[in-house]
Amino acid sequence: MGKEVQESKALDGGATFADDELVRSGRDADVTRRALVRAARRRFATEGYRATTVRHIAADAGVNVALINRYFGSKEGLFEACMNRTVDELDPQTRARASSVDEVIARLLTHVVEAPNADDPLQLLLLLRSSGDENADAIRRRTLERFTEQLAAAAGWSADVPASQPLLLRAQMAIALMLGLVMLRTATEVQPLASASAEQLTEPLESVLRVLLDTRN
Amino acid sequence: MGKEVQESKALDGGATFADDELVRSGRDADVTRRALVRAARRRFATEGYRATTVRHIAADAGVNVALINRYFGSKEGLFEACMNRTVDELDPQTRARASSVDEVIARLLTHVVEAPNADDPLQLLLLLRSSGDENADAIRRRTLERFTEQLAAAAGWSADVPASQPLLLRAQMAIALMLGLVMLRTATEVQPLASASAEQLTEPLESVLRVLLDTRN
DNA sequence: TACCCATGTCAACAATCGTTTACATGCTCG
DNA sequence: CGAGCATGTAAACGATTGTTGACATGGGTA
Repeated sequence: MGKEVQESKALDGGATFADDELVRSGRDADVTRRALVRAARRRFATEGYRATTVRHIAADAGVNVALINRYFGSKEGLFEACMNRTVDELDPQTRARASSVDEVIARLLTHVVEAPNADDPLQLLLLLRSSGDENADAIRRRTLERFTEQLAAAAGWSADVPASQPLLLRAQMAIALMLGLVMLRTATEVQPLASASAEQLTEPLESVLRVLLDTRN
Repeated sequence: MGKEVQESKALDGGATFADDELVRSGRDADVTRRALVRAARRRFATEGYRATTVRHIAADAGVNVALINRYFGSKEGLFEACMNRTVDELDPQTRARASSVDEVIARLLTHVVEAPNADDPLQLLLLLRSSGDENADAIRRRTLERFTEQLAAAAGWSADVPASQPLLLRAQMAIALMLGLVMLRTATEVQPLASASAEQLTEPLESVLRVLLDTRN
């Protein structure tokens, strides 16, 4: 497939993405691919892998169904692409060394409840949605474990504590809390959690995360 | 030439839940119904609603597929039956008035990590699995909210504090933590959380739940 | 211009899903 | 015993799924 062409289209974004439609003016494979990935991520995250159909994804993206197989090989290929993009967007944020546990916690809360971008919490949900495919599931599992290690490392660094087994477990509990929270808020939409404001959630979450991740107590 | 417990044939390569006990000796509608519900709950909880097929459930239960529609009307009817049974088993435990917050926490941990019955954690997962049907989903949502209120009440009682909005949110965070935990342990099977022992998990979980639910601090 | 390949469209495929229908079998009771 | 209902079995149906191949079209290039 040709690849040298227009990479700089909407990647860096000043773009503030007005993207409801993401005007696919002409025929542009890259734009089509991105539109598909974005529509797919929303569907996969909110409805799960099996429940979302390729025809729905294509309709959301305003694209012909056959193009999914052309550009991603299969539905599972599209799912893998979605997860890889999630990893790419998640990794730099977690790799950046934090100066304190509070900063790590603040970053977590930013992703989960404060939601600068409406799709940010959904990215995390992808890590819970199984595709049933062993390959994609392995990626998913490994991503979660890497995420754990980075979170534990960030927490341990600030106290100069080696990432021990208990610390890994505590980091994974923090992730479990975040994932369960997003799940209940966006997928199940249980009240009053779903309609709670960020201010109502930050204070209790902060104290809980501090108990889990702060090794100084 | 009774078929006794017929093994689930290799419908897919994956692990199948052979229903070991509960031998359906003769033709007994009640036994059949129970076998179906139990097999269905395991499948629904671990693989989600859409991903589980009625043929898999029937094979697990050692029962003909058509009996699902005979006894439960439809796949969704079976799902509702599963959830109702979960509610019935969950309700008395949460209704029982606790003498202290620690007792409430101990009960939660019993359900989630100590697992006297291997299916206990899976029951909770059912509350996260959407069927896509609006009716079943409403039941699910309402069950979660009732569960929240009872948990908040149990926590508030011990300190004679009225169940306020923040307390409800904190109770729901505790539920989110539990659900995420079970999800990562049983469905995603992420390490080291999945193979962690109950002793490794109880101590951090206790302190976290105390921060969330104990109104005395 | 005329070609050519990337891109997109359309229709149909095979597989699988939930469900239904018709039939077989066993238990209960007159 | 044997009629009758409850229970279980087998096969097929229609709908939907992911996927594919043949065909249309646009835009850049020789």
